[in-house]
Amino acid sequence: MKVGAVLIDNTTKDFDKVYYYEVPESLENSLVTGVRVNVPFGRGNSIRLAYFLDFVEKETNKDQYKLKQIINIVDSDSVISKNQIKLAKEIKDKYFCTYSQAINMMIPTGAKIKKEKYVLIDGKKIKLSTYMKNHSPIDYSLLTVIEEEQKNVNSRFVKRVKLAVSRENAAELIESYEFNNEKQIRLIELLLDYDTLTVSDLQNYENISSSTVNTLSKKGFVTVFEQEEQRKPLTMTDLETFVPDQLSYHQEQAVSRISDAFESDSFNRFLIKGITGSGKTEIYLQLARKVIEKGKQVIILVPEISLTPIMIRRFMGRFGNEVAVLHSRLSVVERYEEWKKIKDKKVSIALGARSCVFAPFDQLGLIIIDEEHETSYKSETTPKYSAVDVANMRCRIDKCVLVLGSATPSVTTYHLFKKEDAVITIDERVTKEQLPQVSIVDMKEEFIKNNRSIFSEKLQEEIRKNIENKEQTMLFLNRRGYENFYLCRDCGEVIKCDACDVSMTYHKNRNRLFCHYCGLIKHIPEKCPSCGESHIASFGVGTEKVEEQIKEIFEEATVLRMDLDTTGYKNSHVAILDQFRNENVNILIGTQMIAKGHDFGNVTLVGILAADTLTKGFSIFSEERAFQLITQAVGRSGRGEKEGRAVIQAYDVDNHAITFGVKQDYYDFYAYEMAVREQLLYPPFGIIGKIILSGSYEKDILFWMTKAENLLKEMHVDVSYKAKDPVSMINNNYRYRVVVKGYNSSELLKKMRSFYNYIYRKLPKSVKCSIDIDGIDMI
DNA sequence: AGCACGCCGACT
DNA sequence: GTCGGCGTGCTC
Repeated sequence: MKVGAVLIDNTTKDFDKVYYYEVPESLENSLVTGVRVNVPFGRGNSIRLAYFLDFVEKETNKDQYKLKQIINIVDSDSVISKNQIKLAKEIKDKYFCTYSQAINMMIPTGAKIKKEKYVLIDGKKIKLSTYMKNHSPIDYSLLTVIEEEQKNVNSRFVKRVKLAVSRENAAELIESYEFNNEKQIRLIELLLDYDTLTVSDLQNYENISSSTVNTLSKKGFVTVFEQEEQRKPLTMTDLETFVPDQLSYHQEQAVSRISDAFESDSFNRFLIKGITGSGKTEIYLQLARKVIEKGKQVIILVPEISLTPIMIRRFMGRFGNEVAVLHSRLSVVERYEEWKKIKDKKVSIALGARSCVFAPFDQLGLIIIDEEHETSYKSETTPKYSAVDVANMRCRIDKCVLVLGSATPSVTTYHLFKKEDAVITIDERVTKEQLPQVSIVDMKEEFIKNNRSIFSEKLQEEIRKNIENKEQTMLFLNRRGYENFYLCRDCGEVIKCDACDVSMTYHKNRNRLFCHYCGLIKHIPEKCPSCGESHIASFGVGTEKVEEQIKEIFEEATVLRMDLDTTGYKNSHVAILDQFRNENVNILIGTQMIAKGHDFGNVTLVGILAADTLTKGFSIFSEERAFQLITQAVGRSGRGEKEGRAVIQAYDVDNHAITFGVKQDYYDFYAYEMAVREQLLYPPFGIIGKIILSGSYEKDILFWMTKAENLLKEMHVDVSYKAKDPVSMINNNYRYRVVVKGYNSSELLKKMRSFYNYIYRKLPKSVKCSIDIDGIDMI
């Protein structure tokens, strides 16, 4: 019998390697790389799903094992290609995950249909698992295994929750009832706001598990029901023209240089460093067209789809039903359908966020990553991959072209591409627009002038001008809520979350304190929990307070606010933005999410409040991000006919991210940042790795921190930093980090792998270890 | 994750 | 002697 190599699905690290099985002759002809099979595994011969890799020569298995046999084949066609398996291997090696975790990124949940396996004995169906328990050595070749879908995973039904009591009762309930579970209160509050929510949204966005929902359902306060998922077809009504724009000279140059690289059918990469308004999108569109004409396919990544409607509109407008769109709000079924369209070559373009980099095209010609510097390309969950990095791996494997685009490329990327002479610079806007006039206000001086308001005199004056001229203003503050500190004036105690090491934020519209990490909600204490005095006051500024004060100062103005609290689940980003645009609302206040990629012709003033909150982050990349955000936010101003202005308010006005941001000077910022990083051996001069130990017993973690540190030192790894995480507790889990660095990325990775392999086996259940390779590194 | 093996104490 | 507690190690 022939022998085949497989990877077991859903394994822990221990079995994350190639296993060999005999292939019964009956299956031989239908086995191809990438189909899933069932195999008996372990002492109990439990049936496990596995990915078939390839046939191997028998000699490779002359060893002691007597091989077991593959039971049956699950798929009629392969679910992953050879190149995808190669990619999975690279991801596993770099991001410290298992094969199956990497492979599962490439297959949508909809394709992972749970099936129950039966054997036919005398025409009767017996569950395979039961049969195997009673007949220990089994000759699988004599069995007929059939599969039946267990549940209707393919159904379009989703679980939703709604209130089971009247709104008045619910409101009373959270005020008066001896409710002490904050999650339950939060759920009721959310339902008061949104009427109905899906159970999975609650889990994903609010950390409210289905058990909370069930508890409230048992108590009779909420009802869980199933509802058919509504299709949300993209309306083709306001799509842009199908006609390609006339290219500017610089655009033309970019397109022709990159498309030359298509001819070689080999790995090539480019960075388009183009300021906002330089027409990068049109370049992408024309490149995509050329690739499709060659019979190949294109992937386009955008930071977040709900925030980049322009890109979808233009691609759908130009290519229509050639495009599959993958975004985070798709249901399981919709995601599966899009995946299937790509797999079956019904489309040639896949447009989507981070995970779209795994779109299963097998003749890939081009991957485009717009706004390549965006942090949303980095995954927060295992595998903690960077989509930019994965795209790079993939283009190398698939021998195709990678195009990154950004007005403010990450310092590492810019350095890397410059070294390769692969940067295409476009520093002119396509239209006649001028870059906005930017001024900076030192808030220390405002304080001396006895201006205690959030807004400087300058900003107030400019806003007033805009209201008079019927032009629009965007105010940007990187902090939601009303006030972000609740503090006792007698003893200085700050009210913190019970489960996390962060101060709680006061939300005025709910009159509660919120933890922005775990979602815990508290009532406002009347007395200080520490000293018992009642002189508690709140400090700090959030978007909610900005909105309130703006309404006070400019009574006549129309104001909208856009942040996590106002967008929530209703996909209301688009609604708020449309309202801002169409009704010519005077002022839009918001967090990060208003700074990105929107194009409002009538916005002529952008105000950045508290720019200091951007620069004082936890990361070595804080300043880089601050610069990018300031540049981006400022770029929202003056996109139309009229000239734009921007006002930046800060205390630390000498910070280089702010001073270069004001000048809109990428190159000076880059030079400065590079000098700093060279000193500190930060990327691109070195590679940084972050090891996080977390768990609920602090002592255990401290013990293992020391062990880890010693081990790393024995391995001659440069431990640059060892401390509590900036947020040292989240959800009652203590978090400590060890930061390591090295000159040579492959060497450091190798050491980190053996460190992980060693410590993984020894760690007690109470301590979790996660490794994060930070900084995009594509060497 | 399971499951079996094996070494030790408690109990008929 | 025998039953079963769980610590350890293996899974093609």
